[in-house]
This record gives sequence, structure tokens and C-alpha cells, in this order.
Amino acid sequence: MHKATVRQLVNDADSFAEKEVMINGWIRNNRDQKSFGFIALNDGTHFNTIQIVYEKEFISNYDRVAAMRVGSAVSATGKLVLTPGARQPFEIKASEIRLEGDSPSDYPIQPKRHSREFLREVAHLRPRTNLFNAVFRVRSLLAFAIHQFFQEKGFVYLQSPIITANDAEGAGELFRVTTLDPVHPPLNDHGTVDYAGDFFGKKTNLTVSGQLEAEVFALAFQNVYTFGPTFRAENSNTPRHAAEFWMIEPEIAFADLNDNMDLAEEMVKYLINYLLDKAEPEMDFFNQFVDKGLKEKLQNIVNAEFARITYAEAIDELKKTNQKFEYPAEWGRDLQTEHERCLTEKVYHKPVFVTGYPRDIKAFYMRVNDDQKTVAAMDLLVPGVGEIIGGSQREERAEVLEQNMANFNINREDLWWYMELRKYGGVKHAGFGLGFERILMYLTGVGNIRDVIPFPRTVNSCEF
RNA sequence: UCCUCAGUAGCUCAACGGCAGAGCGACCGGCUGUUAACCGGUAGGUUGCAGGUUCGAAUCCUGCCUGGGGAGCCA
Repeated sequence: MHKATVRQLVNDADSFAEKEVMINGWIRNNRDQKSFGFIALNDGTHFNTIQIVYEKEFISNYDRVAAMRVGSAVSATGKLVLTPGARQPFEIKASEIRLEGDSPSDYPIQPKRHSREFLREVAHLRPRTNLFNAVFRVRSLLAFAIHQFFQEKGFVYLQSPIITANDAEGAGELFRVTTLDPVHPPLNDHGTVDYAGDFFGKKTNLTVSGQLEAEVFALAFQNVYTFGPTFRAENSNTPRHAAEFWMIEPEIAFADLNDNMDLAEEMVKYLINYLLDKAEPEMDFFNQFVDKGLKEKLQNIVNAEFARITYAEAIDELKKTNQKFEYPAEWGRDLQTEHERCLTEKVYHKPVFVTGYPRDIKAFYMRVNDDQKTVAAMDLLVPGVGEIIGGSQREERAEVLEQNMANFNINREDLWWYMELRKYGGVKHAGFGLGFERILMYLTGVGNIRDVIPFPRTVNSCEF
């Protein structure tokens, strides 16, 4: 008798036909009649459930099996029978069904539709539903695909630090990391907290970006990427923001903004192809129940050239649409969400790179263009989700960088090592940040970031 | 943080100033191939919390709490 997984059986049903197999899993549904019944069993190795048929005359504990509830863990043994013409390609004719873990009658997951809000409250049980089973398997595959994409191109994977003393990046509000007594912290002569007595002897926080460290490695390995957790203490309450999320930050040397966009576009297309190929049942499920037309949309993106426009062109384009905006598009102001959605959903109907933003509204490390007014920045906007990538060519000229830091009130001493990258063999280089959950939302059609993170951390919520 | 909508049975929802209901789930029974099975029955409620208006409040008003959506910040 062969202990099998649903994945093995689905992939190779023919060779298991008429053979005895044992499957361990959890009951999704159990329907009994007078002398026979059906269990839909999911063992976690495949999106699909497998049908177990049990009959009074072939199993000894028929009444007990018929009473097994949804959520129970069972071990089922029986013969695999091909069922051409039925709704499922094969089923298991049970000879024995053993209860491994009971599920009392108050098990909250039913074989019916639940709201996402309710399922968030039972995040320890929601991976057992179709939707979250699909989401989190795809999340796993997507993470692997990202590594594979960069590794195939010879990029070096860098684990940038999670605890850092950099607070000059301006990427967001910081979570403090400290071992000081919160009630009676040591004070200095000015009466403020003396971080010299803290664990690291200085103020430290959780990282908001690995970019600056990635630049260090890019100027040694040429092509590198980070992929790790990122923390922002922003009080933002939207379906696209979390306090803890994962970010991919490639950084490439001897490269400019166009190389950067080429890389981003190639990566997005690679990831789509990977999922369409490796996550077929999951993508079919999203296509049917989460976002109708998702697969066609993704297929079109693979076949399309992403639009590439400048910020100035974007402003012109927005003025031309005659659409009423709450905030009119105007040079010098950042694009509003309504502007971004208009561009990607109404004007271009596909992903759009916007480049050349005014330097005042962008970060200090972005390379100043020859016009002195704009920087070599790029955002990638996609329909439905909005901004999923933000990146730039980095300012490699020491004098310009110093001037920028002065303009943005950034302390040069703290970033002495960052400045030295420009002093010793500095070259043009570029990179971007990709929100892992953002692209996962985009590729699955799931509209809320809290539903693509196993245990989401958001303002006022850190359950599980 | 601002704007907005919503909290009714375990879940999804109805009742919108006059007896608090249905479907699913649970429990009991029926059914010879079901597949979110079907059919009959039973139990299940401080209508988010605290005040107020009214003869009477799930329903109207005020405050608070929780959740959704939009905005800002960003990935």
C-alpha cells in the first residue's frame, strides 16, 4: 500500500489506477446517504480536493465516517478508480477511513462562501479554504520565481540588514529597536533619551529599505538583489499598505534608467509566465472567482510593450482626457492615485512607466537630469493596483549628491560610507523596489494586501 | 490622520418606529452516485457598547468601539 499525496495522484493518476493508496488530509465536505457517502478531501499538496467514496458494505465504521465533520483530519485508504465522464477524473474507493483529528461542531469554516473580513479573524484556519490555499501556494511559487529570475541572470542575492541605524532614507516612519527601559530610559544632559546606553550605543530601527546597502554590493558584484522583510510605521489604512511587507530591490551597475526599466519589464513578464505555467489550478480559480478575465489580462501584458512616458507627458495626457479630477494634474505636484489610475486604466490599458519626476518631490539619491529640474526616477503603474515599482538611476556625482543631501536636510556624516561609493570607483547605477505583496495582488486579482500576507500586521492590528 | 459606509443567530443576509426572520452550518430523521447534493424536522438572539427621544427602538439622535471603502503617505 502506497502512502500518496494528492499532488502525486493528480499528476499521474493512470499509473495509480486500480492500486491501493493511502491519503492523509482534511475533510472539506462530507455527504452521506443511506448506504454510501462522499468525502471531499484536501491534503494541502494540491489545490484540488480528492473524492473519497465510502460504502456501508466495504468499510466497518460506516456510521462513524458518515458523522465526520468538515475540518476533521483523516487517513483514508482505498483503491484509486478512474472515473472518465464524471466531474472529477478519479476517486478513491475507501476500504478504511480513520479519524486522525476530530473537528467539533463549532468549526467555523463551512463549505460555502465566507467574507474575507471574517476569514481574517480566523487567519489560523483560513489557509484551509480554496482562496487562501491558492493565494499562499502562489505566494510561495512567486517568491521562488523571483529568485530564479535573478539567479538565471547571474545576480547575487544580498541579505541587507533588518536592524539599521540609517534614518536618513526618508522612505517612511520608523519602528524603533531598543532594549531601553520604556518607563525610565537613561537621559542625557538635555533631558532627552540617551541612546548611547542602548543596545547598539545609538538609535536604531527596523529597515525601511535595503537600497543603500544594495548599492554597496552593486558596486562590487555589478548585479545584485535583495529580497526580505521591510517595516514602515506609517499610519496608513488602505488595502495596499501593511506595516510589515516584503520587498525586492535589484540594483545594477554600469546601467542607466532605461536598463532599469528593461529589467523591471522583463521581470514582470517572467513572473507572469512562471505562474501561468506552474500554478494552473490556482490561476484558473482566481480567473473564475476572484477577477474574471485575469488570465487574459496577464497574457496580454506578457505580449505587450509597457508604455514609457515622462512625467511631463503624463501631465499633458491627463489634461487632454478632460476627465474631472478632484485635484487637477499640474506640473510640480506628485501624481494622485486618481491620475495614476486614469493613465494605466483609461489611457494606456496596460502597465505604464512614468519617468522624469520633478526633483523636489523625489528622494535625495535620485540622479538629477540635465534640465536640473527633474530626476531619473521611474514608477511602474499597473491597472487595478497602482504603483508596484518605484526606482531610479542613482546620483553617482559626489558634488551633486552632496548638494541634494543639503537640500533635503540629510546628515552627511551618517552616510559617509554611502558617499565613499562615489569617491572610490563610483559608476552610474540604478535600481528599483518591487513590493512583493503588491505584485502578488496584481497577479492574483486579490484586492486587499491583508489577504496575501499569512498573518498581516497593520495599524492597530497584530494578531496571531 | 481626514472623508464615507456598515455592525441583527456560528456564517451570509432580511426586517427600516409596532410579535426578530430566512438560507447555510450544528443536531435528529429520510434518500442507491453525490460533488457549495437534495427532502422533512429541532435547537440557536442583551440586534457592537453606553446614553437619549418615544406609549413603543434592531429601526430615529449623540458619543464610543470594531470592520469595509475612498484620500494622504508609499511598495
